[in-house]
Amino acid sequence: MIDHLSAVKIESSTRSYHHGGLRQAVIDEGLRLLDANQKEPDALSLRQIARNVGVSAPAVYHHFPDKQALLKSLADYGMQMLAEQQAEAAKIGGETGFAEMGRTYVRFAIANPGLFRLIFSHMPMRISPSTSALKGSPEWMLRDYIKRTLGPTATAREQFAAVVRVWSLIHGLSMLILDEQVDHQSAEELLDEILEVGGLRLKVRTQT
Amino acid sequence: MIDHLSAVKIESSTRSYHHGGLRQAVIDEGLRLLDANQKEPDALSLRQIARNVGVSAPAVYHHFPDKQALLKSLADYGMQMLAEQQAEAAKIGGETGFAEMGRTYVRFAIANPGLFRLIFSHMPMRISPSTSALKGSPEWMLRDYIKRTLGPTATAREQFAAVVRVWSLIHGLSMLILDEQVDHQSAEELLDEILEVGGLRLKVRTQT
DNA sequence: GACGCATCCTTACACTGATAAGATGATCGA
DNA sequence: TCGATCATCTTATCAGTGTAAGGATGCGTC
Repeated sequence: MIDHLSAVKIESSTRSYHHGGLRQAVIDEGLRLLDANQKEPDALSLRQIARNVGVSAPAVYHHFPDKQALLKSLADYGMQMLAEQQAEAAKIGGETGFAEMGRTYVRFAIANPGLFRLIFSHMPMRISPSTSALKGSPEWMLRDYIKRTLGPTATAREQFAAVVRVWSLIHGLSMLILDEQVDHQSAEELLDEILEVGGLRLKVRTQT
Repeated sequence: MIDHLSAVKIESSTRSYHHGGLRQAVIDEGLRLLDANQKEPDALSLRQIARNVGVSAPAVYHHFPDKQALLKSLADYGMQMLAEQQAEAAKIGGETGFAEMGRTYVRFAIANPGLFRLIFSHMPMRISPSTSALKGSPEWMLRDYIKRTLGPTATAREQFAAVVRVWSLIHGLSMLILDEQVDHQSAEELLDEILEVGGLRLKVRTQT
């Protein structure tokens, strides 16, 4: 309780006690660490984030019920970011735009490894032949393109199978690259050939 | 230091002080927990394993330099298990055997989620156009089949692209199912259609 | 029979996510 | 302008983690 000590304390705390935008600051720092780490998203430490933001760990709990909720928020942000890039690519339209969506997906994964992993480990979507996507979402754009390509005679099962096939291809390639199963550089160089853009196959077969 | 207490202690410890096959017991218990948990492999606790085996945590360190090494051993076991199943499927031979390898891969992932994740997060293989696989390994079998299918005129780059394309498809489907992006049941029902077995495509195009 | 060494134990440390209870300060009604 | 309210942040604490250091145990070998 010495004067100058408490004075210093008050001075430093007046600047930081009510942080203002803590929630956003935590999310920003989380994204930054996720980007810097390159590692498993679970390795991301809530306390580390709080420390870097200049706040005690329990303060975070006033903005997120628990760590999972924080990660979910980061995943939401990542999903939105991916969706925007996908929408941008889709604007090109037609087969070219469709191919560009595939490239964009894989490149997003390479550019944001931690975030990409987080998205798919924290956002179960459970698409099935009977579920329908939100209009304008990446999934909707994919389904829409495939519906048009397959023609009106295709059943829901056929459409579902085609969607999952295309998605599996680009998602699998992304994961294999991130997990270093496949040489990063070679795969990126041969991206179009792997996805069969310019060949026949990123699009589904037009008819049997 | 009461007599019967120390007696009990000695009695119980004489049975377990030198465990005998601790290393194997740890691996077995690790596999068991991995199977039971269904969760992220990193959630697996070294201390929990030690507890279940009836041994103190640091005892594990006499058999594995650190936790990562333990996980690596589990991954090795998993990889061997997957390879055996793949080899079994390949015995069928021809296009049918090739298709069966794809089904087997996906079904292995569904049956062993934790182990499957562990394999690909702890065993970088870095295949590229210039690397070559160990004869008899799943990768070798895949490359061999594709080489024969594409014919002698195909370049290493073309072969690599075809291998990665097929692998991406089955690996991506596996991951999407495990991460619950795609409805498990629907996907398994439509497995052949997604992989385009019986259609045209699990095999690569025969010619342009 | 004593020594040596692999194997295991206890203890301890620095981290993690999470809870509880108290301090702080902005905001709004009297 | 004062005082109460309430969101926000604090410190203290707990159970759990991976791992390091040093001591106990008991098997195999000279």
